[in-house]
Amino acid sequence: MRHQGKKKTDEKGVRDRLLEAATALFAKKGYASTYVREIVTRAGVTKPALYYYFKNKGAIFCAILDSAVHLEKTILAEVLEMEGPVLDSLTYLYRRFYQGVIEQPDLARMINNLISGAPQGTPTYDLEQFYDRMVDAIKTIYLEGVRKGEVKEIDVDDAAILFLSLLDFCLHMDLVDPESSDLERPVRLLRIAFQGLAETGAPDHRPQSQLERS
Amino acid sequence: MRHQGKKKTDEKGVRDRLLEAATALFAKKGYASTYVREIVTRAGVTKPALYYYFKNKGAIFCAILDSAVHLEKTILAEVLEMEGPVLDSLTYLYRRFYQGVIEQPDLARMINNLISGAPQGTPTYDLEQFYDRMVDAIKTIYLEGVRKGEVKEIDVDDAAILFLSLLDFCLHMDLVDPESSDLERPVRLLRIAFQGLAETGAPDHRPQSQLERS
DNA sequence: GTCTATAAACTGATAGAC
DNA sequence: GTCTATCAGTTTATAGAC
Repeated sequence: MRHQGKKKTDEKGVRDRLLEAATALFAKKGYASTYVREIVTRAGVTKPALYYYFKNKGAIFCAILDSAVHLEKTILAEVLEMEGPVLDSLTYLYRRFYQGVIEQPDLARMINNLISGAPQGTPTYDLEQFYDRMVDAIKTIYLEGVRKGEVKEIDVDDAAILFLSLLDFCLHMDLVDPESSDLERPVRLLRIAFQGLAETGAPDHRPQSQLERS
Repeated sequence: MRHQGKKKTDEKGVRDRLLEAATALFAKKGYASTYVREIVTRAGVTKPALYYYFKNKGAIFCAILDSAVHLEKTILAEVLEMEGPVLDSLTYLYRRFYQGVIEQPDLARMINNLISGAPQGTPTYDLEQFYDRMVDAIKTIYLEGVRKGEVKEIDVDDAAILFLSLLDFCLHMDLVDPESSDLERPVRLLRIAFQGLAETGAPDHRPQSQLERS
């Protein structure tokens, strides 16, 4: 039973307005603190309209997440098609996600809050898949780089977590404080991680102080 | 009006039991989805007992965060007193926070959820101070390392964000999945960031291909 | 200090008219 | 398809007995 796209006198569609309103409110206040009344008010409709398009509050929540899953899959497929150096692929991955955040900030904020925050009475939804897909994609990219001799052959899980932590934290910073947004920050950090922070290229100063150089 | 420590027949103190119960529930379900009834049930008391010790639900929330602020300040002061290489200080910082997470997992989870997640009807509380204090401490440590010629003189904000993102992400992973906890992961990632990922010690392959070496 | 009982307000969801 | 009106279930918080 699909109800959209078949009507005559619809400017934008009540269903889409409901999804937009719910996304913005879930992103801003969280699931539990967003009341159905607020959603319908923001969408400019009344309560039964929501229950006409969605079974309940949880269904609209899941519908939003489904669209996010679709978006992530699209971006990752796009990135994995790329050929070229690891640094280029990862840079493109960063930029592409930043673009998604700019285009749909509320959706990005909502996902970010859900992955990082506490489950607050939300319907059960496999959120870990967002993380898993990202890790898998990054691992694939990194392993290709190892094969081509571009990057060190370290534990690929460590490498993936390193990259993902940079992207995740930068995205989070942007969502918390969009004013001081810095789209190039993740790319800079990525380059720093590639080149290393230590002043010398020599083995690091081990905390355990095994005096290998004495 | 302090009510604790003056009574005779108290094993552990009702107030402390309430704080413990509230912390665990806020951490697990978030603020909005944790009901006063659940808190008092878990603490083994009744509702008016909570309202005797705390003005309202928000007051117990703030009391918990105040204790977290105190804990963070203690840890950071301890770390900043250290002398020695940057890598050692940062490693100690990581280990010290991990120790805090192990000793008070519920508190750690609650803070993490609050900083990362959506505000869900919580009382207004300056959460950014947690982040700011960490960044300041890391910047201090890094600048000292620059002065001593241990680390590269990159933008100190970038450096701080890099370190903080690693710690934050690892802590988050541990909180999400304590089973596969890996206490040495942040230390490994830290060392990787110091040494760099690129296979050669030479300048990286810039995507912009500014051929500086030609 | 801690309880029982209850007030007062708000929530998600629905019935039925149009 | 969209509205008005309303229900049943919960919530925070308090009054008053012990």
